[in-house]
Amino acid sequence: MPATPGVPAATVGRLVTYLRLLTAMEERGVRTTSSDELAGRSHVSAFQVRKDLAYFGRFGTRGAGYTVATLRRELRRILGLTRPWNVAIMGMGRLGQALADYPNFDEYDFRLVAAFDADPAKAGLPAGGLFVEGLEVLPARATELTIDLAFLTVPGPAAQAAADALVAAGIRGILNFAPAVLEVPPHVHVEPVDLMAGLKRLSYHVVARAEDDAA
Amino acid sequence: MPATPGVPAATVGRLVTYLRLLTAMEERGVRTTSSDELAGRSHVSAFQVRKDLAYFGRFGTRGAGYTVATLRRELRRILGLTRPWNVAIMGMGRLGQALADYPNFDEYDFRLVAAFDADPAKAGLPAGGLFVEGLEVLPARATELTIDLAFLTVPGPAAQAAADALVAAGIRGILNFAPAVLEVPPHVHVEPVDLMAGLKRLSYHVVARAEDDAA
DNA sequence: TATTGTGAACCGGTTCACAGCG
DNA sequence: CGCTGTGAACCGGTTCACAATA
Repeated sequence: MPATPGVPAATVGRLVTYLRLLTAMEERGVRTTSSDELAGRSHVSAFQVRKDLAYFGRFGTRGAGYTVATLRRELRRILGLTRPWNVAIMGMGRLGQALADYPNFDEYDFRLVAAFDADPAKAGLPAGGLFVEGLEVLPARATELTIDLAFLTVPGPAAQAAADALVAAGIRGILNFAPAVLEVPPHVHVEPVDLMAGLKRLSYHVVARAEDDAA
Repeated sequence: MPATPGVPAATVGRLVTYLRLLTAMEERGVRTTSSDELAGRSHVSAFQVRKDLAYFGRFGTRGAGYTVATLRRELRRILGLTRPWNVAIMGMGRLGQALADYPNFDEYDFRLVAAFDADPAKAGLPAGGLFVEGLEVLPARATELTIDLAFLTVPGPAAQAAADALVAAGIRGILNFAPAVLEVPPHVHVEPVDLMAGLKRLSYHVVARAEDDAA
């Protein structure tokens, strides 16, 4: 079993893209593909595709390319998507509610198993087939349900305290929607998904390109 | 006026973080700060902070640090956040609806000015103070309202066609929530914000760390 | 003295050329 | 012959040491 040391974070992001393409190909009944085709649809070079895959093994046939079903299965395994993941939502504001109702979690066995909010007034409210629970039951529920991951959807100023509670409860990965840089121990991974930050990066790039055009 | 050539994308992302910290400091009444303090709160090195800023000019005082208000103003200018941005939502499913109701757009003058959906049945429905409109009026409304940016919140298979329509209507930046790599002309910038992709990256990293711990 | 600003060294990820192999 | 797999070159971003200066 490869220990996969030193894989660039950018490679992991591209693997997710390749997997999406392979899934679409399989649905369309496509049997085989090539680094060239994956590259074209991902907007990267074929070198890059092959190098990304080479971090984890050899999955193709020289002269022939890749079998869609095989490569897809391997990428699922590499990305950890062959096992179920129990996910909780922390913070049931608008965004938390929207995520609770999001229909696509069951894709690859992500299971929404709990929803928490610090506000006692929200306890008991329905949320995507579940009921909102108070923070005080998080530790017990995390153990009972074996919660693996959490969506952090609390306001920025509350984010660090909420993250601390999740870490104390044994969560190992946080998808962070809050506008904050979280402090977590090394065994916990944080993946930022910051809407307003994305909007501000967009603002910069649009202005920069307009200036390029002018020049 | 600096043409700001060759600024790394990662730098732009960090500038957004610095700006957020400076805004919080200003609200707390803090007058001055240092590259060291910004670095600590952003989880980067002080070298990195100074290098990031150096792409755009010299904003500090040697021996004393940075004036919070001044640096904040400069970062807003650099990021293009001193002018208003007119934003439209394309795709009024659950996510589009949630975004329309999102309360924080007015921060830095992002103005939600229109909401579109390809489904005629959705036309006229309320959406965050607006009413959903059909795709056929997009070109006219884009000109009339001078729409700058768009949130793309349609299903993956519909994303490219929707992006094409936005580009044809003159939009210059797309915040892409759809699981798809978009094909756009060079004067249009796409910033991906892919929820499920973030979740899959998280899956990989959590598995990888568990293996590290085992080893 | 304290902290910024920056040219140079360093390093890691991307690119490449080509070897390996169906 | 075609396409994958990979060691080596390259390049861009990060790190660093130190010069500049309030």
